[in-house]
Parts: sequence; C-alpha cells; structure tokens
Amino acid sequence: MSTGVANKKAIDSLKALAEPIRLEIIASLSSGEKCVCDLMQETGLAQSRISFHLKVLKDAGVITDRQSGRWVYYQLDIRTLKSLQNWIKKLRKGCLSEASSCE
Amino acid sequence: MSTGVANKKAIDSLKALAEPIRLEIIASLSSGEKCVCDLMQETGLAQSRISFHLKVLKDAGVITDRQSGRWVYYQLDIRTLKSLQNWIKKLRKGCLSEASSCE
DNA sequence: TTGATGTATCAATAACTCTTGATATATACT
DNA sequence: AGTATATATCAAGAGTTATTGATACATCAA
Repeated sequence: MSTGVANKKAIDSLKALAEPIRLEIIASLSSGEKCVCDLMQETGLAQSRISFHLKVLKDAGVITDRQSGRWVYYQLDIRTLKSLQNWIKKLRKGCLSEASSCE
Repeated sequence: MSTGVANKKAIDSLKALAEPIRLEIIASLSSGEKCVCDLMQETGLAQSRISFHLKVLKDAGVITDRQSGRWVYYQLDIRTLKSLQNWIKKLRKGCLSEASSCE
C-alpha cells in the first residue's frame, strides 16, 4: 500500500488512544500541561502505572514531555492529533485505498 | 466524565482501527462494498481470520453487513468514521476535559 | 552529605487478543 | 434428497499488553 508509513503512524496513534486510562490522561492533558504527580492525584492510580501509559503515549508521538527540576511535564502533541484527524478524514473519503485519486 | 459514553464508543472505534489487518480491510472497503470472499482474495488470508476481524469491526460499529444469498457484503459505516473524526477534533481543542466550554 | 521527593524502569504475573484448524450453519444447485 | 459453497463460530495455543510491587536514578533541601 502506498500509504504504508502514514498508516503505520496512524496505527500507533490509534493504539495509544484506544485505552481507557490513556484516554483519561489525554482528556486531562487537553486542558493543559500536567506533571505525573498531577495525573496521580486526578486519577488515583499508582505511579508506575501512569508512567507506563505515559511512555506508550509518548512513544506513539501523542504527547511530549519536558523536565523541570524534579518534575516532568507532559502535554498533548496537537500536530499528531491533527494528522490523525486528517487521516481518518481520508479514510472516510476513500483516499487510503489502492488506486484512489484524492489530491 | 460527562462524555463517558462518547468516549467509550470512541475507544471501541479506535481499538477496531488500530490493527494492521483490520486497517487493510477498512482501506479496501473504502473503495466500496465487499464480500468475505473478495477480502480473502485481496489479502490472501484465511477465512476464519478475516471473519474474526470483520466481527471486531462490526461490533465496534465501524462497518455494517448485509446478506445476499450465500454472500455477506460488508461496507464502511461512514457515520462512525465521521463522529470519530469529530471526537478527535474535540480532543485536540480541549473539549473533552472535565470543565470545557466548547459549544 | 544525608534524606526526601518525583519519576522511570524492571521482573513476574495476570489479562487480553490473535491465529489456527476444525466444525457448524445456511444457502443454493443438481 | 445430497452435495457444494460462503460464512460464522469455537477451542486450544501463541503472542501481546497491562498491572504490581520493588528498585534505581535524579534533583532538591537541610
């Protein structure tokens, strides 16, 4: 398939989002940057569990991190969400099939 | 979370799409309705394997089916893709967080 | 330097998802 | 009726992902 690379990236993002805890994290981050401690407070989940899911999200390119002292702040990567949105739009319009003539 | 139900549906769709074979099926269906036999031909995969993935997609509401004689034809449910696209847009704009003031 | 705090990582296990080959069901053809 | 074809479902096993508790590492404060 010609869109192989794009599809692979899309699958990574989709997989990352398709999990309740990660989605809760994402929804929380959608109102702004948070440290792990904030997310622990909000969710009541164990630290290692949150760090695990943050890693999945980060590896998928859905969030980015920045360290400040002892804290690590995470935030959404809007660009990734934007391209995922666009990818779904293309899918919906038949632009991901073998011989599509979109754009 | 107020968007609980919407999130649950979104997770189902995301999970369904986040798998290479299912994505291949979806991409194929994006150019029109297909029966299981068509998909077997195109992908070269075993029948039970394709039926398994079609079931996941159908349960998630991403595709619909219609029987005609011995054949079952599957097609994309555009509405689901459209609402997924919209859901991602909201996520991106911070409209899924606890106290968002979108729309 | 010592102790506390915030985060990451690891090993073991639990939970889940996918694949395979077999069998079941339904429809159609002769 | 009997046979063939299209699809679904199932049970067992393989593979993957998540959870847990423990430990490691880095930064800061005293």
